[in-house]
Amino acid sequence: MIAIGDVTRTLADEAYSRIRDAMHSGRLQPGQKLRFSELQELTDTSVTPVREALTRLTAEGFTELEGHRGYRVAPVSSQDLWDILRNRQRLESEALRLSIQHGDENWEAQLISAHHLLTRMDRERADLPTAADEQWEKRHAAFHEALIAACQSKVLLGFCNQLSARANRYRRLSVGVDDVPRDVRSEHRNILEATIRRDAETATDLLQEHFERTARMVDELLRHKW
Amino acid sequence: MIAIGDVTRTLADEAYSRIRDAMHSGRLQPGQKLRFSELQELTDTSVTPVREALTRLTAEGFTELEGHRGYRVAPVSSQDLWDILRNRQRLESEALRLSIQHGDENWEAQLISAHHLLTRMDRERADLPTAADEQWEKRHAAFHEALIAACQSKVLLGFCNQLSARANRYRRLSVGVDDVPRDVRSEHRNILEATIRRDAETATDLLQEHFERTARMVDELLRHKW
DNA sequence: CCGTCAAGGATTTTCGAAACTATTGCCTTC
DNA sequence: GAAGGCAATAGTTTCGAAAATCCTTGACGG
Repeated sequence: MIAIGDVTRTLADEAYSRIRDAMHSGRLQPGQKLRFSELQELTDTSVTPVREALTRLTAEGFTELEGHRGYRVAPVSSQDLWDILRNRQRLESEALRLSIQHGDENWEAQLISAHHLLTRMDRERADLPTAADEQWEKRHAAFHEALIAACQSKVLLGFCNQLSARANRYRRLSVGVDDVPRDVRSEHRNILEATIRRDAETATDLLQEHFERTARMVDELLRHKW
Repeated sequence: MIAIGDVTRTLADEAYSRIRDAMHSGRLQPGQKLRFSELQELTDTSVTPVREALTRLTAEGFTELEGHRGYRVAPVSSQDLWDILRNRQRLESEALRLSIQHGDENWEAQLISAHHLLTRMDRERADLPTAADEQWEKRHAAFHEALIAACQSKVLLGFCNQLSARANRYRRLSVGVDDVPRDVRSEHRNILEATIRRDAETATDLLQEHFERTARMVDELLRHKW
């Protein structure tokens, strides 16, 4: 049987993705109470898949649970944002350092490829509808994943994934608020170049700065909105 | 529904604890396939609580899931052990450093208290039945938690908790194999003393060494048994 | 003899209703 | 008018069985 890439998704997986997307897109607001009846409608499933999705989301910090009192979307706060950011800086820096140390040419090639795809979208991004933005998000995530992909630590990768997901949620809450027009493109390019020439010090510094700028931008909005 | 104090535990919580304990105690072996029928019997509940428990356990790395093919206890390996260990060293060292930096007298007091309770059990431990060992495990965990309790980072604490749980699983698989009779008591005392006198460098070094020795011991067994 | 395919059994996944808990609003009592 | 208890309601949690999926077995054809 040739079953490569033929992954069977359960309804629970589907529900998980949909609820997660609804939170990222703002359809479900931070702090909002989540009723099973609504989520069943949103995900077009029954109570069991919704419950499994919420259990997973809670374990990852996207929702909160109070026994017998139901779930709610995890609230946002400046404090939480910076807590996530600092740890992300710590862990992804370490992961990048390890990647630079262990990565082979194959890794380099993958990384350059991911970066190329990202730059291709950067050009068009500004005036495209949100549907294309979705695509940019994917490629952006892929690039950051590719940076640390060679770190050789499953555990570390898992933590980094979780943190970037939570950080991305914050970032997407502040879409459209570009007070400080950054040159994100060159930030990405500089990180890439330092990484390729195996300059771990510079690369990790740039990465941390990259994260910090985003966080400052999001924090700005957060203080106005909440 | 089981009510303890004013905290209401759901059957799913109960199932989670029971399955987790069964894995730690060796009742459920690494790699073993988990059938819902067995777990329903073990936890004395129905399919829904078992499913929720497994979802949580999977998110925490204790079990694994293959869509439509069921769950199994996460296998153990030397590689996984060291992956967990290295990250635990990284994260708990950082957390301890932050704790030493931010902790007040109240934290110190709590820490000393937790250590005292631990030493009280150390004396008797050797010749006590496994029931009392359970108590020692609790106090041991409490001491390590108290060390980093003042680190001011919810995210970091969460990661540390997860890693120590996974590390403890490994350690408990090798109970009874004390080839290298360590003086764990003095290791704990030295860590405590360095921490109290706010000597972060020494404290983190000792902590890392403490973890590493345990890992070496476990690894020894692992290579013989699996 | 080897590989492919289908049927049957075993197991997971999903559903809808029942059981249970928390909250709300009303009524009584002080 | 306020406080406390009681009933009704809204919501979560749990159950047991139906549906869907995977795995095994054995027959068939090349």
